[in-house]
Amino acid sequence: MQIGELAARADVSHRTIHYYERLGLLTPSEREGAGYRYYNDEALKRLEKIAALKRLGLSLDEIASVIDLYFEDDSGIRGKERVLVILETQREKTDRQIKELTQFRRDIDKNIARMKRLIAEAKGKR
Amino acid sequence: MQIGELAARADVSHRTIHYYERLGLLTPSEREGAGYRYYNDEALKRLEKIAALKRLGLSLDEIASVIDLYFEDDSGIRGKERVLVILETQREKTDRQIKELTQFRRDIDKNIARMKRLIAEAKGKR
DNA sequence: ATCAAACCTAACGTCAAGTAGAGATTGTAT
DNA sequence: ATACAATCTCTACTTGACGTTAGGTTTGAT
Repeated sequence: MQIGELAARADVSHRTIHYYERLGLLTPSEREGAGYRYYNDEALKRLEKIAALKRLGLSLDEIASVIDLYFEDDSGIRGKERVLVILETQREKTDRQIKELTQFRRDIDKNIARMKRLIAEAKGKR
Repeated sequence: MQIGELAARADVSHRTIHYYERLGLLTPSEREGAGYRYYNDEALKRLEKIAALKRLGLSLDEIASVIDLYFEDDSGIRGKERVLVILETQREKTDRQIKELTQFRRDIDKNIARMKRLIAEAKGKR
């Protein structure tokens, strides 16, 4: 498929795909003759994974440093120790984040309850 | 305390504090004579809360719309219904985020295990 | 053959969240 | 009194993550 279809399927703009390519996040499987980019289904999966990692708060740079883990076959993986360090750092960060989010979630609930109470009171007084 | 001390204690630059002030995120408790900003301990707590909310992925705009919940007394809360909507939206977003993070955490663990296995294998072969 | 749709590169624009610099004023230590 | 550190305002620059515009090929359908 070419860039337009990929963009539509991944729900990103083709400019975003160009941009990701410059950052080394995904490369077309082919650039034949005219220079058109051609992609296979893995590209789509990569884009979906990138979106997922973005939602988790990773920067595109951070994503670039781990994305290949999801797609490279074992034999092709370079610098495994380096990757391991990145992963363990990422795990700590994630744990902290989950903890904070859980607390935040509790705060929200508390505030929702408070708001509802206040609204009810205000209406009662009217 | 003045801006320098506050900045140091909250571990942000004084520029950032100026910037937050422009966004309405915190205001000095005083601007006497020369125009120097003076802050109390609540300002520090506000900055810490802002940092915490930022880590959760809220934008400064979003933070501005909820921060007062943490500091205003009940009587001062404006637009309670509006705030309630914001909070409920935020709760849904948070729930989604927690779910995704938990899955991500599992993926990381899986990848850590894989890396360790590969590293062990590589060392075994040597 | 032609013509619109899809593609290309390259350069400039934008928005959030700051950072940096200039030039002026104020506070404090000697 | 003078230096020098801290602060002030204001403007401009930076970075990340794209979007927009311009001008030029390529391809597919008629």
